[in-house]
Amino acid sequence: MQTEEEILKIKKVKNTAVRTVVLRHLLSQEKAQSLKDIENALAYTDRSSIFRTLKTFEENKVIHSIEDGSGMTKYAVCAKGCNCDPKDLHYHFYCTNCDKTFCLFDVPIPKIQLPENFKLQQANMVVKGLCDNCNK
Amino acid sequence: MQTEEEILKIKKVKNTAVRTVVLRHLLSQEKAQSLKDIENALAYTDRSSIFRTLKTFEENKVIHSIEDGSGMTKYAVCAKGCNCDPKDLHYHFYCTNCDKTFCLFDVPIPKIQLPENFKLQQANMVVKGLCDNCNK
DNA sequence: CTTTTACTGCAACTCGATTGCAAAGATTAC
DNA sequence: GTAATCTTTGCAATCGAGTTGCAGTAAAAG
Ligand SMILES: [Mn+2]
Ligand SMILES: [Mn+2]
Ligand SMILES: [Zn+2]
Ligand SMILES: [Zn+2]
Repeated sequence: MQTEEEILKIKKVKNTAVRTVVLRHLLSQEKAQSLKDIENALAYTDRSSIFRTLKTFEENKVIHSIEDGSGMTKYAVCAKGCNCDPKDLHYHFYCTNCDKTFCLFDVPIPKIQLPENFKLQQANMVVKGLCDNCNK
Repeated sequence: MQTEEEILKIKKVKNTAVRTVVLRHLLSQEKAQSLKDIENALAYTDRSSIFRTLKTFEENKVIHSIEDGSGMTKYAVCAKGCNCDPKDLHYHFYCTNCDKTFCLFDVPIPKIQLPENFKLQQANMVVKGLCDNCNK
């Protein structure tokens, strides 16, 4: 696992106090985090600073965002080597019972055969159901 | 193509003036519509009435909703025979140039192999890129 | 016809997201 | 070094999609 400093250096994002704690928090969580999740976890950091940090991270492919239908955008750290292009696509799983959203890096995504002349750029693939913990 | 009245009858949703015009509008559009799209198209129908109509339609599987990441939930009429369960899953395509979102009923969705003990209930699969019209 | 239930329109409100602005901090120019 | 410049941060205000309470109207039941 890389440290926050290493990741920011690789992605050419200047390191600051806020950026470090936001990235550290994201790295420490197994489930994708909303702005509010982060705000609650980092009690003394302003929401708009976190918000702008997340935008910066997303632009520079430090993290990616997930629209899981809960009404709050979630964020997760990109896998090592991820460039956020179609080859890095993966499913996200949203548990309808415990509200956790996470990246399914290990489930292969089949090649999507788009109609003639369509161009694939990105995708937001959210699979919903019960996670192993809730399906008992 | 079925008429609004036929669809509502099959789905056991009582027909009203608002419901008819909302469903007629959805049927007339090739792209999925947001609440605002519908509000703009139906100048004399109140937003909250349209909103509640959409909720009723969704509960009764007349339509399904799509979170395409644009910030506004989009709605599209279900295909004939659709029960909105996993077997009726299909991709949605969001064109990043013209902002249209539509159902890709003809692109098969491969079986998703979830991790051990996960249960699939639903999914929101949005593929983003350029539509044939914009990819020139 | 009367009672009950469902639908509609309007206004108010919620809440996640976003922005303007000034202060603080970091970087570059001299 | 200091001054000028650019970037980041915190705070408050704002935006806008979504949602709700409520009273009036329409439809269904008795
Ligand atoms: Mn992910
Ligand atoms: Mn669809
Ligand atoms: Zn769960
Ligand atoms: Zn297009």
